[in-house]
Amino acid sequence: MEQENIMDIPENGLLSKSIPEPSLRRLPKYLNLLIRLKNQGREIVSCTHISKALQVDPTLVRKDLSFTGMKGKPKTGFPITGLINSIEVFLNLKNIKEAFMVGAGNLGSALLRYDGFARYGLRIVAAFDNNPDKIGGEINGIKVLGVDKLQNLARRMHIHIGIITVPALAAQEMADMMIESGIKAIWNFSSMEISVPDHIFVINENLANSFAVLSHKLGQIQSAQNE
Amino acid sequence: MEQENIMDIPENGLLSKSIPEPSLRRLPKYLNLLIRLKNQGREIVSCTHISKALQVDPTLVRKDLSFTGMKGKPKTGFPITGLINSIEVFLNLKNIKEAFMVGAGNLGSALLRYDGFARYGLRIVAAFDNNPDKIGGEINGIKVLGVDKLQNLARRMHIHIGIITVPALAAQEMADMMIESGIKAIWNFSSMEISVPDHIFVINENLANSFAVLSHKLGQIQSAQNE
DNA sequence: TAGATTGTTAATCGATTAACAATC
DNA sequence: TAGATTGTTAATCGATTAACAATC
Repeated sequence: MEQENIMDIPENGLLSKSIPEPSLRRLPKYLNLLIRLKNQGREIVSCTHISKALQVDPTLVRKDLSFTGMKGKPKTGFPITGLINSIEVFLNLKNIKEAFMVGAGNLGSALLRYDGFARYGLRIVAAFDNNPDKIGGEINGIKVLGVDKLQNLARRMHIHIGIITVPALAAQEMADMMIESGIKAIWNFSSMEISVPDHIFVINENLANSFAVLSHKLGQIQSAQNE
Repeated sequence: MEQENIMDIPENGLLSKSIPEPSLRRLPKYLNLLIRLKNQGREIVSCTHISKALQVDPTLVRKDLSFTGMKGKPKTGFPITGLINSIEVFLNLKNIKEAFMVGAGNLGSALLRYDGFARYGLRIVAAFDNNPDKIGGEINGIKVLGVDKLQNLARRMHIHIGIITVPALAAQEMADMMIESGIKAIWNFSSMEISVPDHIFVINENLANSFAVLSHKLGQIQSAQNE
């Protein structure tokens, strides 16, 4: 029956080999470029073209794009509209994804006011804070509620994304609350790395840590110049 | 004379093998943990301990820490204060680094109001914007000036870091201006990847792209649950 | 001392790059 | 057709992990 390779013929998404992290991170960059090319009126693009524009090896571009399931035509390349569509589908950008944000301070309010995430299907439907001055208010049309309301509402509204912009000491507690209420993915902007069970996905977007990398590189550049 | 391996005996920082990017990115995480341990009154830490706390292989922790030049003692481990110091020195966090920010919108103002970066030596000394309502004002004690003032001031004040929070279409132009005025490292929060000469260091902190990764993972989780 | 820990060297793993046949 | 491009397979490169001697 030649069934020994059954793992190679996945029947569902879980068994299929998932995309490497670096490839996944490049896909939005391709998407940005493709949207610009489309706006310029272009209809076809080759991996060579993408490769030159983004400084990514052309073979790597081909491999990355193949994860989205899109096939190109030898000699011509890829149709831009089709490629945009398959990247958007692959990245799950075409579905509306409702999210709760906890923490309506500086960074939280800035993110609430930024409308660019809508393009990627993110809809922040409520914010939560402990500050009585903020509770009951609105930021960019989004209501700010007491943190005590979070769990009940998250369950009832089937919210799956949590965004954390609270101070470091509160971050883990907020994450735990969110997970208990059915949240499956957390975008954590606090300076505390949160720990979560295996089935929860977290991005720790620690801006200060990111700056530390820049700081080191700047130091390198400057000490090189003092030689 | 056995001089064939001269490249292995670097006389300055440029020739010495530089730290791999992944290691560099882990160092601030170690630093955060070490500061917490110090505040708890601990004085010594082993790589095993760090490894367990942060889920990083202990050998990798040792290799990462060795880049900072710190030596541990077999059986005991590393002195926490000394380790904090060498990471801070290695990451160039102990020097004050003055920066200019261009774009005083939502995200820009939020970053201006966040005081946590001071811990890492970042001092944003001025912000620049084209909006007449903002020019002349202050955010968190930081003056907002017209963009036309940027180049002259950056040169005179020897500013080396530029932070970009302007809309996508203006990002490249702002980067070019900054580089022309002697800025050496750019922290770019706009949604447009900027291109710069080799000797300039850039971090493209594209939050929407980061969200796209979360979006994809959430899609994976959800389709797995619908099996 | 015995045992925990460091630091180094070798093996493994995974991502990137190179080579090349297939295609239009 | 000839040539540009795709998509696959093999080779390379670099980071992580495993093994282990040295140390206190």
